[in-house]
Amino acid sequence: MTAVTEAAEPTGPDGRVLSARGQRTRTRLLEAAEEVFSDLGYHEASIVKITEAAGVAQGTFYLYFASKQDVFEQLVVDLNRRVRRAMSEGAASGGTRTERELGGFAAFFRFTAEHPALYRIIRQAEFVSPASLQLHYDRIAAGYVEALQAAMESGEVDAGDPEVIAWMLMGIGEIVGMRWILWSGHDHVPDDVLAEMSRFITRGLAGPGREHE
Amino acid sequence: MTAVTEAAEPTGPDGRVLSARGQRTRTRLLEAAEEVFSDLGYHEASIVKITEAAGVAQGTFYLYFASKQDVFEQLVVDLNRRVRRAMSEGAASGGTRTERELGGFAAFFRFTAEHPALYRIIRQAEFVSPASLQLHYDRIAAGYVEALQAAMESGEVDAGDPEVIAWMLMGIGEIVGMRWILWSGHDHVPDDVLAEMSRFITRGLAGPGREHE
Amino acid sequence: MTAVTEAAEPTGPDGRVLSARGQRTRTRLLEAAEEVFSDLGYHEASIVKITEAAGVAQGTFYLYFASKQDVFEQLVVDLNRRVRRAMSEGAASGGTRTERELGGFAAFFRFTAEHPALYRIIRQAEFVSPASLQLHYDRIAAGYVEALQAAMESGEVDAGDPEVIAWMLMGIGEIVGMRWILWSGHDHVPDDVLAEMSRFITRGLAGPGREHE
Amino acid sequence: MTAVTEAAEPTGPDGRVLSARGQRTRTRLLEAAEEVFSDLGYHEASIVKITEAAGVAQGTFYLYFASKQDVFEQLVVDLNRRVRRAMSEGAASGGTRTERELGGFAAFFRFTAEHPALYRIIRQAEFVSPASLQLHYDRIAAGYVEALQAAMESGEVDAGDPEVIAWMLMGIGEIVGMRWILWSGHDHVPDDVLAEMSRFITRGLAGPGREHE
DNA sequence: GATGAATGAGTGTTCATTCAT
DNA sequence: GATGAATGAACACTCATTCAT
Repeated sequence: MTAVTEAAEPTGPDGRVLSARGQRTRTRLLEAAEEVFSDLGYHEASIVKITEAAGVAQGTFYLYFASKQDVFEQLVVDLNRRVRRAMSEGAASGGTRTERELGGFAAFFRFTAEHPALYRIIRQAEFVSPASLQLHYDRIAAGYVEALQAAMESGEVDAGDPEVIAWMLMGIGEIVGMRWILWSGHDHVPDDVLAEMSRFITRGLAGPGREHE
Repeated sequence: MTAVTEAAEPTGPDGRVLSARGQRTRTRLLEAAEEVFSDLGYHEASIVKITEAAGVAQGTFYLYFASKQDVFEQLVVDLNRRVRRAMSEGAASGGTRTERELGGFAAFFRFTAEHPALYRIIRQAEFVSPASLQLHYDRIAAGYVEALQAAMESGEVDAGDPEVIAWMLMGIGEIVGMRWILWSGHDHVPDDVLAEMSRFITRGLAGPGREHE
Repeated sequence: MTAVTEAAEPTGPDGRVLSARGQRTRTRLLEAAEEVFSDLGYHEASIVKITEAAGVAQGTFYLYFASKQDVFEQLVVDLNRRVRRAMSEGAASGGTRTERELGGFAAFFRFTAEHPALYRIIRQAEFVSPASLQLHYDRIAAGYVEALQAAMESGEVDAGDPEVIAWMLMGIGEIVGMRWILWSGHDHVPDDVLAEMSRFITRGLAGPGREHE
Repeated sequence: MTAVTEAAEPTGPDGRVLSARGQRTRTRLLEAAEEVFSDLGYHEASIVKITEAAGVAQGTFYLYFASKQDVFEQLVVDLNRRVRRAMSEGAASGGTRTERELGGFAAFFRFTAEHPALYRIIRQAEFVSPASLQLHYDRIAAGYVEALQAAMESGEVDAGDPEVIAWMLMGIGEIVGMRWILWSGHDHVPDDVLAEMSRFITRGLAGPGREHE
């Protein structure tokens, strides 16, 4: 997982560093935004709804975010950081490659179940903030790439273009999370689906002891 | 690929069958909607922009569609039907399983390049019309399932849950199309990416002549 | 009751006399208009709804009426003629003044129950067609005035300004019809209410055998 | 005349109590609405016209009223409260029953001349807000009923159904106000009309020193 | 730091009316 | 005589954003 450095000191839209009280208000707003965006989508969400959910006045919003699009982007960055942390922690616990692989997916699915906002918000980003959309996928892909390169070097995985494989794995995770978590309303992907995924991916990546062209 | 038959006779929102002139106007509006939605997204698109693009008056729109959401849904159905037809035609030409598989993907990517609206519109459907969103994916998945079942019966593909595999293939197609067509602005996926995809999927599905657990 | 002569030959908006078929269509439209205006009020009513109720196409409407306001006015004239005929017939049957008086009111209430459109439409006329509104009341008042003058001459009713008395009687009829027919949904005014009305009016008009200032 | 107590604290549509500034704006809007509704009627009136007349922006309207219908209803309540206060004050000054009676009517006619909106708005209420319409009449009738009951107990007026009599008096007031104030454009009902009204009502109610059945 | 009243451009939708067929 | 597709002006209402307090 790459160590992308993100703004450590949260600031207001004018760049001023926030007081302790200010940080609390900002966090309340960001949490409210996650909830409202997740429930209603970007366009149905309104600043009033967000500020009401956060328990502050309308004007207060603009003390912390430059615009509606600005919260959206900060939220994407925030969710992206958290999902990547969850995935790398999930993967870290495993011993064999397969265990790590499954650990990462499982963590991703867990995060999806707990933060449906991730999906729901990202899908809107296409028109709201294309840059955020790409950044989000690029960063997750980078995590896969890094892991794949290590696995290829150690021979656990057959050589190949890690970039392409990374995106395919991400595509699989995305659609399975959508189909078996978001749509079904469950908080985890059924075991047999996970098993099928695992079998497909393991074969696809091949590795030691296998003969292939 | 299943031949799902949909409403042959296009009607107005009141259910009345359209005259020849009416059909022409409806088509102009639908094409304009595809363009405008694709360029601006659902929310930035407006009825005025659509009717201007179609060269008709605002009121005319409501002779053919009950609401903005209605065109959206009809458009999703329309694009869905066309992409499935393209995919099944692309697959039909192939001889071996691999050829058919690649043919289907290639057709999908070609359609994506020609109709970016498909992606851009579908991603908005989450909040605009969740039902349309599911319908779209379900129908495409159904096509994969059908093909997979046939391949499993003939032994070309190892037994497994065709539903899960179908969705994984769809996820791969989706994300590769997004990454290597929409974002790159190219009209086709580079050959080496296709090759990597093919290798990964072929192995993942396994089949005759392979030894596996 | 004065014999106000109204257009005998119904014509189209261009003044052309109607064929037999045309007359039938016009009548269907007028009846549809009465129903729709009565149910929805002038503004909620639309030409489409009227033509649908009449079973003709939209354009046909303008073959018989110059505008929406035009049907409205023709309808007021029509209802006014009918209610006055009903009232004078109701009054004609009575022998004594009181009987005739009650007969007229009873007929008015009956008409109200059968044609709620009368009330509902008239009340909208204030802004739609003030002239129609005045015409309606003036014509009904004229009927009362005529009857009162005759009764004054014969000594059945004390002398007084028949114009003022006519309007008061009309006001009583109006509000009682509204309160005890329209609002209650009954098809007749309860007997005790009628009795109280009768007592009040009889005294108010006074007449032979009474001493007054 | 009953002292019906209504909401003392004016609130916005969300129920929040208004600041001093807010109250001023609300009043400006309500006055503008009275004027515009009165001039143009409910349907021809538009929010733009009202806000322009009030000198505020369109959006401001919705800070104080939930909808066009909402202002309408609040205006009816407001006018109703004011006309009843005027009537009870007009009646309070009189000594004998007849004086009080005439005082009440005179006050009603004065209010009518000053606030034509009362009539013009109420007549539209039939379809805009039937509940407001009934409330308006019911409350005024209640005032008459109370006065009549007192007069009956003291023997000034013959026993009878006060409800029915109240509505008849209201009907008389309504139509006379319409005919001799609104339509004539005068600011008062001519004395001879008032005298005729008085004579008719006095007899109708009868009372001491009269012989009747 | 926080408030919330005010703004005004912008949207989806309706509907009386016209006119080529 | 009848049709119904097309028009386009008009309207109620929303909401991101500003700013005086």
